[in-house]
Amino acid sequence: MSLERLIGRLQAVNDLSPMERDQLLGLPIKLKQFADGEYILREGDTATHCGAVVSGYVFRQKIVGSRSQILALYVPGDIPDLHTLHLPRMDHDLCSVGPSTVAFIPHSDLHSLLTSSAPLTHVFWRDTLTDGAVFREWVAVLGTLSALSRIAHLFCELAFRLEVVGLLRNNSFEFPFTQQNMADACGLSVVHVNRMVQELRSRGLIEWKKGEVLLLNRGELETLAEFNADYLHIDDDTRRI
Amino acid sequence: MSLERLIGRLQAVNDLSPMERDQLLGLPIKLKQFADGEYILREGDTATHCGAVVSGYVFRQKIVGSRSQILALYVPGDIPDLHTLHLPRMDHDLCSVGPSTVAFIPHSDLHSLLTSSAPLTHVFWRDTLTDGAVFREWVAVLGTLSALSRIAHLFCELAFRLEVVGLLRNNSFEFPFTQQNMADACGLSVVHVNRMVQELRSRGLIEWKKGEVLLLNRGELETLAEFNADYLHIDDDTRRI
DNA sequence: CGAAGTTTTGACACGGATCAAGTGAGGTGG
DNA sequence: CCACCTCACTTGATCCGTGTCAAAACTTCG
Repeated sequence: MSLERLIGRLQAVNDLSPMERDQLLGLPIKLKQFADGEYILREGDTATHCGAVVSGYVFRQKIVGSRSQILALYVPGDIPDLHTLHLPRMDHDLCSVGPSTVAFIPHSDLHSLLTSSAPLTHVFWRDTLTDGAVFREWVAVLGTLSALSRIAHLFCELAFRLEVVGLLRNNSFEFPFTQQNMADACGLSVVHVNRMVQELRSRGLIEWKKGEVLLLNRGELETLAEFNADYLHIDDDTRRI
Repeated sequence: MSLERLIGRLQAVNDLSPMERDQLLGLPIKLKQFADGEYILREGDTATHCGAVVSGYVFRQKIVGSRSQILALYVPGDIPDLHTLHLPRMDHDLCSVGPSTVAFIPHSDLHSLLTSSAPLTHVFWRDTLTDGAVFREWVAVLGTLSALSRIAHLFCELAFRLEVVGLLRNNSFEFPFTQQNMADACGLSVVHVNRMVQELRSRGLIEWKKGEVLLLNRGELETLAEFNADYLHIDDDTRRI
């Protein structure tokens, strides 16, 4: 099923009832494939659907002056545009990295589901809140960390989030991003990203070839990145409101 | 009334019914004063109330290694810890700048109000979403802008948000922050903030003395800051779900 | 096989950090 | 009411992390 990663991830922190799971599975979805670099939504668009990532990676991007800044990365199970349910006008772009599949759900169906289910409303609200927590963490990363630590942090966060949805195998994961993408995410130049990635390699912390990253020493990498997964709110007590 | 700024701000984008306004005004609140630098919540705390800022300024702060990063600023009418309704464990600090007054509402009362009112649920959900949009903007600011532009951006955003709640008079507003605070917000050193503030002064863009800032040329300041208020989602069509 | 994009390397420039010291203003106590 | 203390602001000198520019090596794909 297309939404199984989404449901698994929501269930990891939310204690969904079988009925709620069925309600989610009953949502009408339209699957769509995107090619590398293809836009899912652009700044200024008014969204009428929300899209759950089924496979591949997706990122949010904002153009500031002549530069582009990647605001956040999304993995299967995420709904990168869930916020459009209440703020339909996009203030940034949503873009695919590598090929991806997205399951679109009309706002109207989501609205009626949420109107009928207060618990699911809280589940989705909570989901947008952890999304916000990730942005806060990224503000802290860009405001305080060195280039090397920023890049390490990106790897740590991605590994952690992929692990939650079962896409991390032996600390290794698919990574279709270019060094230019990483530069845009970390607020650095490509040249410097390249040197820092080499530094991580030579310290024996990562391997990265052909779109696949392997974290060789996650503990040390997390120390270097000042990474603490609390902000992802995965281990908070599973709650039922 | 303590919540009037909050209600005014919510109303500016949400079209509250008289009943909903009364429901908000009926919430039990406990006013509390905070002194300069006093903590409202600390990282690790589990919140049991949400606090609406009644007067003064408040900021979120995260300690990363030996540095402190200010994540966001809040003005009267904001509820900086609204997210604790669903993520009660704080992953950062909440702190007063200058003296402030906060109106605390127990989570339990908010939960029962929201359970009984789907429209108000959406109003508050939406509010946390624009909060998230501000973090995204700040990611873009830190990732792409020069020191001078970052500082300009901070002034622009603050002026805009204060205007919404009627606290901007002739482009002038109270500003109890130190240059160290600005350095923590912009990811810069105090020394450099000082030089950049002087640069803004000498360009005739701002005046700043005794806790009061005056924007002399908002248009030019916004150009310099690449500031575009769309991300604050104030002018989106007023909506009723 | 050629073309285009990505990664890598080197040389150099610059924005902003750091260190250190001095100035000024508000607050307190004698 | 003045002397002092503290904290914020200011200034100058120097250093370093990262950006910029340019070109080469490698990869991928048509």
